Amino acid sequence: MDKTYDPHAIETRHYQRWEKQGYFKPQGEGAPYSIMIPPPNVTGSLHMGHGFNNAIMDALIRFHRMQGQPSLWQAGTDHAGIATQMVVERQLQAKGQNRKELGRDEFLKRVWEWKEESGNTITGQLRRLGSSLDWSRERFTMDPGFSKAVEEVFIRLYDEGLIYRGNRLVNWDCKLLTAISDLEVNSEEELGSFWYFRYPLCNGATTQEGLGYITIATTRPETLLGDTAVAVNPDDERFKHLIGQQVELPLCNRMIPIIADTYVDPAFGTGCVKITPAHDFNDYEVGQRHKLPLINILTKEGSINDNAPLAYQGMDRFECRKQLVRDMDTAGLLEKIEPHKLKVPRGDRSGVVTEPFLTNQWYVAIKTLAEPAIKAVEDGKIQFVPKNWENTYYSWMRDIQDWCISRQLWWGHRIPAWYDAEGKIYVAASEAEARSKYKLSADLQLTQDEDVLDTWFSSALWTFGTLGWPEQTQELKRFHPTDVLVTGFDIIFFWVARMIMMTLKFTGEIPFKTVYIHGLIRDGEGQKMSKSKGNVLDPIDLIDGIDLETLVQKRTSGMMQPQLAQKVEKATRKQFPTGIPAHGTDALRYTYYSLASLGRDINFDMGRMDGYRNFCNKIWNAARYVFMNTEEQMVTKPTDTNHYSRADLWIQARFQHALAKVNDSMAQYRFDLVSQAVYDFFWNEYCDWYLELSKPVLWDKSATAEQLNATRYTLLSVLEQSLRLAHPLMPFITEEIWLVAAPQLGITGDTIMLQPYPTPDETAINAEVEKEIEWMKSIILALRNIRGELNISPAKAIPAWFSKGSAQDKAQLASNQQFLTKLAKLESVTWLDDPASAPAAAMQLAGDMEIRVPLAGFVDIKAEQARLAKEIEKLQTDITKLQGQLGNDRFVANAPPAVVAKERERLASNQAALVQLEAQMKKLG
RNA sequence: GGGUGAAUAGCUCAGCUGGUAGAGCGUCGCCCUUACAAGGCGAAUGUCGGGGGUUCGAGCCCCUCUUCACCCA
Repeated sequence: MDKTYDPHAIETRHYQRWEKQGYFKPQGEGAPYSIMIPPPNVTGSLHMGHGFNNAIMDALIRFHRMQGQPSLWQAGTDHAGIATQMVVERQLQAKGQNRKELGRDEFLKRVWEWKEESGNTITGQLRRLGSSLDWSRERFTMDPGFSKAVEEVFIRLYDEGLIYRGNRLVNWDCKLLTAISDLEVNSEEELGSFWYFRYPLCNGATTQEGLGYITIATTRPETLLGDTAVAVNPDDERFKHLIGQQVELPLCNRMIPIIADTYVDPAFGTGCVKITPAHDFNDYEVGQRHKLPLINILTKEGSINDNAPLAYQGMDRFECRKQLVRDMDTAGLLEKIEPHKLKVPRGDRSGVVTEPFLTNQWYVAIKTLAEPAIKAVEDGKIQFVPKNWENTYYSWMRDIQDWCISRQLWWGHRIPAWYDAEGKIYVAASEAEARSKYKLSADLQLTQDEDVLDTWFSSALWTFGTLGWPEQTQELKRFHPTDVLVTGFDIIFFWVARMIMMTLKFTGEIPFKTVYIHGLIRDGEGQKMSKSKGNVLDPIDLIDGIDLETLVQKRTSGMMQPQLAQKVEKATRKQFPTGIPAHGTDALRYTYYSLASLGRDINFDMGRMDGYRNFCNKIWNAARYVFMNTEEQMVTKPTDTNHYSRADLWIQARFQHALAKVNDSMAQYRFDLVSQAVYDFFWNEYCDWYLELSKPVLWDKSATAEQLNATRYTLLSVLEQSLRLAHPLMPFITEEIWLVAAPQLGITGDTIMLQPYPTPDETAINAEVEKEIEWMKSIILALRNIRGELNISPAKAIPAWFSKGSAQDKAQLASNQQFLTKLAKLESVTWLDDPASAPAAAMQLAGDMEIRVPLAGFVDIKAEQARLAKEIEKLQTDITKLQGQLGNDRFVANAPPAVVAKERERLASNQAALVQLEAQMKKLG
């Protein structure tokens, strides 16, 4: 093995080999285990969220694969309708072209080309993460088979009346020129205005105050052009007498009625509300109730159309807003303007303000599908981890609205519907099928619907569509339902809920048994990572490292708001003065796991990643130490357990505890606890103690061949087991070392990833040995404390005197002498029957036993006095506290006897210790 | 307005059914001790957001307030 750990050198090599050998394919018999990857955008690139998400899935799949289960991790990508189309349109724009010019077929050709060109980026990046996805079965939401499933679902839902075409208000994106679903609209609070406009009353009507007008307040003045009524609350005494009267709609030369509707909140604004049924969801409802006309005043692009007065036609909606306010002001009808905070709806892709817009769209009647989906979770067939997300799911599902699934895009699954000249609808897989299905004459002219389906419509079929449905394939039988879905909370509605509904509907099965919901990956300060904040970390950069200039370049190029570039550059240079060093995939993954506690967002901490890179280095060097001591030797499993040292038995026992903790935490999806358990065991027990304890044995000239072999075997076999224990978390380093370790133990196999996961071994648990080694550690710790506090050089061997201990202490002292001598660097070990005879010394206690290091020639007495004083003070406060507690009768009466006894014991031992230390203090004084 | 989550060491986070507060990073000493200076050894560091309550005992349970984040209307 190389002397230094170089992650880059080993990672790509192993991954290629694994993939080439087909190790990622499900193999073996037994209970299958499966996970479907949340398909990333095919033309996208990997961000920290993907990194985290896939790290979790890879750990699960590797864990179960090693348990011997045929495990499928389905690979695939999503065509991501809007996102991808936008990218290609932007490319065209850069060349001065647009998609309309190109035409549909040519445009789609360009998108496919772009997909071919960039589609490998993200799959390549997933490979860099070590993701053991079955690439041989990779799917794409627009590949022919999957498209077949989409078609089938659409047709069946239509035939059942669960998909219908409706003319109603939708959220319209004026930039992308498509309808989008409620979920794709984000409403953020923004600072706007409340404009108060006067609408003159007709026919001489007046308000209670005798005014000839009423005042309405609006946040969207331009919609005035489409007003068809003014509404008041029927119980509002101020306006009761005006109901049924007319007002003149300013600037439009139209009369509109004053109507009564309980939708109006008398306490809000002026109590009079303008009603624009064609451009507001609430007004639409009011309009329906009162049979008001709908006047659409906007074009698809969001400018004013010919239904408005000539003066405004062709104006952009925001331009119109300004002009209209000016005109109202000129007309003396602008009463006042107030600043107002309001929620502004924006398209999540385009970022522009969406408009409620009256169009014909396709909808899924979702309520019927929702009911069984709710029940599946209620009945516990599907479980969310953590459980509280179930409430989020319920609250949305119980109030679910019909789903608008048509998009006015070109990139996506084209809707399998044809129209004749009269607009009659024929739904079938192809025009030919439509003709035969509906028995249409051959000369009837049919045209296909221009629209495509919402991307999420196809994603909803992911778990079964990838397995070959509608064919009843072997894979479908074997791997469906899947075991767990790993995803972020942000797509519970978009994806998780819809998958549950569609899968139940079409397979009669749940899509997955468990939904593991994780939080968002934020930066170290808890800020969302975003290009405009300039705090985005690229997982690949964390793996490979990146120099400062390249990082700055990357973060400041292509910004939406270039004026922020300077700020971003400054912050980047401050945070990473020397760039980001390479950490390797295993360290990155380990960081993800360590932060993966449930139910909260993850603040990605670079410091932790450094720590786990160091951990990898530690593993590497520990392995080197083991191999140095085993490579030239024949190591065999000892035939007699008596050949093992106490330390050998101890580490074997400790491994069992670590394994139990790992299995337990794994079952609860607590990857943070898994990583902690592995880290603690390997570093704090195996490296810090066991490797050191192996040295006195291996270096002991008088050790027998059997003893040497037993310790070498333990070094190797615990290392080998630890590698298997850690492999699901850190696939690369464990593979690299395992390939060296395994042959020495006579284990055959080309890869650790197909080896069995360690299984619990009751016989290795050994409470007696664990207690003894704990005892020994406490003595070493006491001696090291003296050494450290008194500044005795680590190079200096010191004599140690022991006294006042039990017979067992004395015996264990003798049997562990070689360990103590090495780890505490002792020059000699002496048992004093009469401690009073001891000369001035530093003293520590281990239980009752006194441990002394003579002061002469080592340190000044003052340092030892200070150290003692500190110890004594600590004991005294502890004793006072305990005395208070034990002096409380109610504590003694009510607390469990075991607790009381424990506290009594503590008090007694603290008191005894205090006496001993005070005596020592006096002696030094 | 409704809902969820969070507040623990300088920073990022653990803390299981209530029983002497932990880790990593950072900090301060001492060490290149033949696996590892990306290391070893030792040390310091917290009225567990505030206030009440229940209990023999509260970081944990109950009430209340404050701040932050997110979701929904």
